[in-house]
Amino acid sequence: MIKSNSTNSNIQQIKVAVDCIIFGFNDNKLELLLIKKKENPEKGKWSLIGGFVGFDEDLDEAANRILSDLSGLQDIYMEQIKTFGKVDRCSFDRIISSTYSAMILKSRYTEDKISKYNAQWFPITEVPDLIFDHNDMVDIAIKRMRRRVRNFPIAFNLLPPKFTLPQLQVLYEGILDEELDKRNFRRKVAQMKYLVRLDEKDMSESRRGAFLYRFDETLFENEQNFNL
Amino acid sequence: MIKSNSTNSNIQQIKVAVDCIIFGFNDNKLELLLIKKKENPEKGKWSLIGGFVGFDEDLDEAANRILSDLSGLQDIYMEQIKTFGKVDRCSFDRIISSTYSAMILKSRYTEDKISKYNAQWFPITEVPDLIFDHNDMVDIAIKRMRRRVRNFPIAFNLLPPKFTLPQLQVLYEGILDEELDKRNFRRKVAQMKYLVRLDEKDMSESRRGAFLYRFDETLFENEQNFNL
DNA sequence: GCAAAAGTGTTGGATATACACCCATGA
DNA sequence: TCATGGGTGTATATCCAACACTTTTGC
Repeated sequence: MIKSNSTNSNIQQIKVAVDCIIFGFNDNKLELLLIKKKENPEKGKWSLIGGFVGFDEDLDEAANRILSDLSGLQDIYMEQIKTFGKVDRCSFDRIISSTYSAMILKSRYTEDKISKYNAQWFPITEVPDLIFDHNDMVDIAIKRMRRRVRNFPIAFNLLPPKFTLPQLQVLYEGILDEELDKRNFRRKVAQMKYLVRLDEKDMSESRRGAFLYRFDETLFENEQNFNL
Repeated sequence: MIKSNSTNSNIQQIKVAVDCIIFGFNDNKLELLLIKKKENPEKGKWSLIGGFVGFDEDLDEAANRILSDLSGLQDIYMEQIKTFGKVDRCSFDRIISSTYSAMILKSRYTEDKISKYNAQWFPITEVPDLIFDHNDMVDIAIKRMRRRVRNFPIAFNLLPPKFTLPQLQVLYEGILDEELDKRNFRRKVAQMKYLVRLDEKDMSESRRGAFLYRFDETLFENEQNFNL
């Protein structure tokens, strides 16, 4: 609802920002992309990847632009997590920030972007002290991402179009940081009819070879059951 | 992350608002509190209860202030739902809006506030066309609230401190808009050790009387299992 | 004694978990 | 032939849904 804004003579305006929590999957573990601030305020501290929302830019667009600018990645499944709006969350200015989260494959991240922005990956078990309330943001995003990755097929972006079940399982074990029983895992996968087995094997990981699967978008429309 | 804002000479600023989605329980059904806009823009249309966030006000505080201003209710369990930030969500200004949702007992809502603000309750099955993207906000909030009410004890605010199981069941049936099996319902309740039966009956609804229960906060800390 | 609401158990199906061996292949 | 990773089935416990009758009491 919009109040009459004729009396809107506030000189001090709240600024609107976005912070991106980018998880990178690497070496069977999750890492978090951070940048080191080159300038004041908070020079030298680590920070999430963020920026202000443009006046002519959707909030979602802003998140995608920032992700894209810093990683070169596009069409990544990205999701709004929560908006942080405490007055004192940032000591020198009034900024509310909406957090967005994405998971990417670290190996797809172009190295030149990293150096350009002074960015660095950290294992999520070793996140340093971050500016403002960014540590809170990360904690919430991790919990939420782990919950969602069990109930929605959001991790398939991290695999090639054709993937094997061992690949899929390793991915999930890495994301969730827990071991999964192979047979139970495969039984669940078998119930998802939109994961279709091809008549083709990946021979690169074993002598026997593992069947390749693909995620069928159309079949998924019909029956969206997913839980791992 | 905060970019250097030395070049921050934007004259056009994004405004930050909050919209409250207030569900009222009445006559065993959920209703939604809306207000009719007395002024342009969108004069005469129905709208959620909302307003701008003060410069010196936490986002959460703003939501509570607005709820409190319009309902007199305080200490209501309120939860951030999502932030809406499309450029064109409001045709005449650039406003992002965080939605917050609460459930209250309609009977506790003071009538004078309603008339003062031109507010009115609508059954959630008969929500009229609202301004901007407010219908989307409502749809998302209803889904989320129903999901959460099953997994967290957020509905106990709607009951007196001492309540009977028939009361609790009627409440849940109303919120979820589905009938629940009495025996299954009571078995689940029995597992929640923090719902403690008192040696006291409510005789107002039946000749036999129904045992009163209370929600024990301390016991809930230990064992938070909840699902109905 | 009867109307009206409160209260109570059991069964069958589905789902989740735990667990160990054979298979196919290239070297 | 053997080392390596891929693949398979069963038994148990747990959870969930469906279902109908007895109890208490004021009138």
